[in-house]
Amino acid sequence: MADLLSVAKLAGVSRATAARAFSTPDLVRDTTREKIFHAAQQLAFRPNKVAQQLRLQTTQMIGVMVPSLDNPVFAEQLQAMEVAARACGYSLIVTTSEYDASRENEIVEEMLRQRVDGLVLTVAEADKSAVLTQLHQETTPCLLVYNPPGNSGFPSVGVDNHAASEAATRYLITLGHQQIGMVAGPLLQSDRARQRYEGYCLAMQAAGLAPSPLIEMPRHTQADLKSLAPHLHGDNALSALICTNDLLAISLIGELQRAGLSVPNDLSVMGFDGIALGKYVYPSLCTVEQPRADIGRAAIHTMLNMIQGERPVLTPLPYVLRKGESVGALTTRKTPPGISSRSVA
Amino acid sequence: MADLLSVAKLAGVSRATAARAFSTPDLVRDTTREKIFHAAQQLAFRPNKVAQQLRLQTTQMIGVMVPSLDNPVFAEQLQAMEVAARACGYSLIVTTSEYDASRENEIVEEMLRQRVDGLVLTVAEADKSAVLTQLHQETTPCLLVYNPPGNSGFPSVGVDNHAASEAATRYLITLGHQQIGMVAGPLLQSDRARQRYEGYCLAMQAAGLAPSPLIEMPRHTQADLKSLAPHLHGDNALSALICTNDLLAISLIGELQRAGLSVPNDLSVMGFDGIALGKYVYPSLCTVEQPRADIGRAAIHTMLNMIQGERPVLTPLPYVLRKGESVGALTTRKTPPGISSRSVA
DNA sequence: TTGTACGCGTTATCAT
DNA sequence: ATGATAACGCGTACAA
Repeated sequence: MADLLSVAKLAGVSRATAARAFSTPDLVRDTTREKIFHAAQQLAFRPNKVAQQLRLQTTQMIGVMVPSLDNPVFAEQLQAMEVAARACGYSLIVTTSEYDASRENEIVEEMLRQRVDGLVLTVAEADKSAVLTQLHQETTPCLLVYNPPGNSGFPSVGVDNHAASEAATRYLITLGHQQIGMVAGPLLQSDRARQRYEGYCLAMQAAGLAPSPLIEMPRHTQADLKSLAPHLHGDNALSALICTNDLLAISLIGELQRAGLSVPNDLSVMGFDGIALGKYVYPSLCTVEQPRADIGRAAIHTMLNMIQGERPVLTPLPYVLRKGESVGALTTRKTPPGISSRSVA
Repeated sequence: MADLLSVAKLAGVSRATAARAFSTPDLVRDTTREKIFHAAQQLAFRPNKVAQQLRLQTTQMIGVMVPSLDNPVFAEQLQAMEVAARACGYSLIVTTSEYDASRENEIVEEMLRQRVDGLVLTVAEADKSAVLTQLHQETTPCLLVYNPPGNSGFPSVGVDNHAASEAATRYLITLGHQQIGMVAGPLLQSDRARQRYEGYCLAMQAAGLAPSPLIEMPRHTQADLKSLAPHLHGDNALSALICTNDLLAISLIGELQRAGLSVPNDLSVMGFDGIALGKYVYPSLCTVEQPRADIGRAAIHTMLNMIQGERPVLTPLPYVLRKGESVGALTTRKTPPGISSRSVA
């Protein structure tokens, strides 16, 4: 591919003049600039960003790491980040960690070698992340997304999971529910999920209710009725559930309906995240909506500020309690049909 | 950040030797190599990829452009691409075009300046894409994803939309449906959507049935009952629908249920794409599943071959007709309740 | 206004 | 086995 030197030669000027025609056009006479542009066009010249990056010691690239793109939460956030970054002249290097610590390490190392101007990461657990502690040695600015700003020492953009979860729980209590459970993926995998459980417990206790132990699903984004069935009958049968993410909630609602139960008549189900699709399913998903696009944009703009050397000042973004058909007021009801241990076996 | 020269000095060797210690370790004596590694560690040396890229004239980066990440089809494909690329030592620069032609241009130009080793694109319409015709002038290999391999002149990985749509239609016909309609976003926006409509028409005609005109929704991924209501009663009331994508289908099913209709009893609804969530909603989505992960992986591996200079040989990937609860056999029924033009107004 | 010359951090060729 | 040196393509301080 043609380089500046060949353009300069064709235009009959020195390489420096050709370079100036592009970087500082007003420093070169109109006529010669035209000559240069013309030559560039003829040779299909295209500035080499790699050389620019080396010379200017900045890549205008931001390294992004999310756990997975199979979860629309991250995909929707990334979508907003990409648009925002591009609007500011930045490109995104996108990687997925799959919640794997060793992968997280490799990815960050790779990005640092690539000399990205900044890192925007979502890690499994910010407080006990080897990557993050190691990153403190580096000068490359780093920003977390979704991870609660605990003692990781890095700024973070996201909502207050604690408060959001409390609000969700209180909402269900307001509707008369007393037997409320929380459903999560395996092992309370992420720090967000843990905070959400804590918020739930606090809200329950504040209302004089007993929090139930966490109900763990075998998979992070797919519900399984078997794990749930024991909690749906008997004296302490739950009348409402909060799921730690929307995919879990939607698939749970599907499973319940498939088992002949009605949501919300037999059981109210609430989600967490606010993915777009939740508005369109039936029953529509009642959920705590995180402003995913706002989060993505805020992450980019904050990161750009950090790159400029500013110290970020971050206040949690506002969550929205999105009402939906999957949650209803508590109604007295008999033991629901079709949910005996036999029918779900 | 420390560079090779400072490492060399600290280790008491020349820059060349230091470089060799990393690139060709066996060409340097064990003891000196140790010295060099030690020095590198002390200085927290980290190879500069930008310099390598300039020197080696290869970035090990692939430029990826998808229409949007808000649609799980692309997100799920990208997820697979990222994993596959990373496994081969490549990074991904990810961009979203939002189906905007001018954005497509800017993005591709930007990526070429970045000297990506290859481009993997999904454009709105491969046949009439300004970007693609211009790309023929370039030497950077380019591969399409999802776009049918028409006369764009570029290889493409994806399923045979035509055949897949025919198969879907035939499936409905097999179940006894005769009044089958197809629902799409506005303007038959993408070449895929058009092919799917053509496939539907062909299958209908082959069965001696009359294809219905396309039913257009105001938005690409969100259904609207008003546009549909006219087709649901009267002599030619439809008994089955095929949507051009899964999001449309899922939201349509939601709307129908909300209007008091039963899917599939009153109306069978079929999707297209096979996003993961479709399996978990109720009724589960009957759809034509594109192997999104396979497509993503195949795209990367094909691209790597193209970068090696090989000419790609591409056969369409197999689609799978995923059965689901949203489609049932035709049953005689009266005009469904609650769908009069009044009730949806 | 334009040209000369250096450096960004590597790899690779040629000597030694 | 190691060292000196020339690229890779560009931006810019300095000189003219």
